[in-house]
Amino acid sequence: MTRAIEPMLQGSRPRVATSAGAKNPQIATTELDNMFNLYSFVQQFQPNSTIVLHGDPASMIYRVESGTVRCCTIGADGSHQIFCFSNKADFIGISDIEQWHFTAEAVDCVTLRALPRDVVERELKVNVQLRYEFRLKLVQLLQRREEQLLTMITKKAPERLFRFLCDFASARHHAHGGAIALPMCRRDIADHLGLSVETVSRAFSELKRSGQIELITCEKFRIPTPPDTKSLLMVG
Amino acid sequence: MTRAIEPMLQGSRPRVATSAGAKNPQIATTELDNMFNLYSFVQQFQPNSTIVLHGDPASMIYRVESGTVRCCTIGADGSHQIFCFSNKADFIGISDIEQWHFTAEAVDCVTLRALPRDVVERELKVNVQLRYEFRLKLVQLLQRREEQLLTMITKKAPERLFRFLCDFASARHHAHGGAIALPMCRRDIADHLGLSVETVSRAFSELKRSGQIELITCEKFRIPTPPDTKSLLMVG
DNA sequence: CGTCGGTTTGATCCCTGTCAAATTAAGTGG
DNA sequence: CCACTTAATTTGACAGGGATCAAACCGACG
Repeated sequence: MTRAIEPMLQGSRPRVATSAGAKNPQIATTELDNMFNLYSFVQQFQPNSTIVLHGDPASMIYRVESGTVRCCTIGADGSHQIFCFSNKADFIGISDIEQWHFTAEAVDCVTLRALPRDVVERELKVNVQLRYEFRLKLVQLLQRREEQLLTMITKKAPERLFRFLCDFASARHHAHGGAIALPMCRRDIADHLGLSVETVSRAFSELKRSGQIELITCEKFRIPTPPDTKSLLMVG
Repeated sequence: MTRAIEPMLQGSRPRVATSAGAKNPQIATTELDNMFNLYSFVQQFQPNSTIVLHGDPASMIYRVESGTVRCCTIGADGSHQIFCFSNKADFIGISDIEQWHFTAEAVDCVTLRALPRDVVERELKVNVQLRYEFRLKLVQLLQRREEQLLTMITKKAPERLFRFLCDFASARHHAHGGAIALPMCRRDIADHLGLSVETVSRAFSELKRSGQIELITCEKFRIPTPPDTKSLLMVG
């Protein structure tokens, strides 16, 4: 199959559509997205199934179509450290060469599109735009980790959780005010934020108590639109 | 000056020496090192002087020749978060495009070699090997941050410090047993490990007490060779 | 309706941050 | 060379946040 799509790539190399940048203008994901749209195949994963395993040959690059994936390393004692949750439109495998440097597991029912890595690698050799996208994504990934490092050190549990919830909401393209369902359990959130389950739960309670979030059920929350100066003026 | 060295690059593109891999065999830094050896110029920095400033145009790539550099972000309140200390042979600027995404400051007297970025960028367009080196370094940088994230969360102060000291020792190419001088102050170490100065100091005392390190002076330490099975057998 | 896993809440302990003081180191000027 | 100043490091006391252990609560499911 790799062989089948390779010659097609040579000719096409679309430089036209810069469509994806609607809500994230500075990121042009066109080339890689185009390759996925044209040459990838669909794969389904059940909740908690393993998608890629740390150390295995990284023969594919994935794009999340639906569902949520947790990317983590698993310690010798079985403890998880979740670096990120990947949602719709996120790529998995940008940061790996030859081998997977982490494990990816399905949080809920996950649909992925898979693109053979050697196809991407071959295209990288001839496509300047794709190379730039790759590099940009890698750099952004690094900067994200550095931000995480910073919040881990400086912020307390409730704020860490609040930021995570806001990030997750915006990753799901939810405006403030809409109810959002969390696909992952408290344990996953704890492993992502570097906390214990109990502390995560307490942080939820704290955020609820202080009115920063509303908890409809244990896995559905809402971030109430903060009353800004304008709406306050309109009320008064 | 950029203009002056550009045509030279076109012709040369040395692919010969794979010399640098003596103690780090899997990393071939040949291409980038060659560019530095051939086309960079030397710059000196006094202790605590700013080398690059977060947000400024990243017009250079640097290689540390001597001294130690701290790479950090500085919060609005003036707090530093030091992501890494760069020592001899380390590069600065691999992870940046257009702008610096961090601030770099000289810890002690620092000698750098500077290479104009546009020269590197131009060479990247035509040099496959250099591209691979860049990508590999970026990926390794990312993996290092993820390791840091993990130790920050799971390890307590004394072990964090111990790992840092071991890493620093090996970065300085010191075998176990030799005395090593720390160029940076306690404040810097604290900002790197996400601790307070006092806790760092206590961690030093703790490591000294437990015999994991020897403190000759406050800035000179030694990691005693742990008695392995062999030497134990020889004694007994 | 009972079981089981996930979530919440409670009680306690330990690590680390903070404030404060003591000690050491490094200059500086006489 | 010594007295004095000043910064850096170390140590002490205390309080707060989070981990841990334990129990209660809740929801899904057979």
